[in-house]
Amino acid sequence: MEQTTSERCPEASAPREQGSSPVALAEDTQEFLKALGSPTRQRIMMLFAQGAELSVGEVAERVGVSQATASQQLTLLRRGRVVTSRRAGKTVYYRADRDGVLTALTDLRSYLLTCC
Amino acid sequence: MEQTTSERCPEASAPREQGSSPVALAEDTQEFLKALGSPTRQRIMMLFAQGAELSVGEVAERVGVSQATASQQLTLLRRGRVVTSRRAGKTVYYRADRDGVLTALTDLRSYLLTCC
DNA sequence: TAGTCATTTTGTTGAATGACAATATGACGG
DNA sequence: CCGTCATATTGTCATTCAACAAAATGACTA
Repeated sequence: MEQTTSERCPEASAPREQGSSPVALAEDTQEFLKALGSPTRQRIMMLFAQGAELSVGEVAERVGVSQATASQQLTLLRRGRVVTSRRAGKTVYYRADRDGVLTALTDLRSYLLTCC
Repeated sequence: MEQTTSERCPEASAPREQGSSPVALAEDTQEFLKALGSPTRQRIMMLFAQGAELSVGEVAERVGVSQATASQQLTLLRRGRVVTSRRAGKTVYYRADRDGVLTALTDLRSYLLTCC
């Protein structure tokens, strides 16, 4: 005897077909999610609201971490295409990466919508 | 002398104003990002494409982890409102959480768009 | 009630991460 | 060149995380 009490959904037992809908998130999008998955990096991102542009030192000071830590976390955010950097003399300015974020959001959205 | 070679953006030196635009992500959205920030959990989410509904054991088998691990990771995904669970007899079925995901996406989007 | 099945919880271990201090790199000004 | 300033890199330590096996919970059946 099998499955007497519980009914499964029609589509239940898995997606065998995997040609049309996204079977995986883009590599970049995975990095994007990892980048934003950390509380500290989320806090850093808050600083970049409204297009603000900040140096590494400013980020370190406002978030309350060492300069080295800020530099590292900003590198991770840049790897996830959440921020971009620009060098001006000795200092490096970071800001939100409009294109990277939009691309990731679009990919994420298109994937998640096929789930639901 | 100060800042001879490098020009800052007008909005640069920080967002002093913080009344209108989101100054932080919703708690739930932070959990959402953390939930999707792990490669293993991303792989798990792939299983739920097209509204598929899977038991813990099935997830464990398909992703190739122990049943206990699957249960734990699914708990984290549920905490991030990425999936919901439903009990049917002894087995627990998981599926993508349409509302949770849409809510998180909307919040994330609205925040990120004020950045850029 | 006893037994079984699926899931959850609990310890435990190795790997990854986050933070710091210290050092190295790179870009200016003298 | 040499010193200085801002950032990046390296090494180290504490914490967190992912994964497993084993034990506990909960639900159904005989």
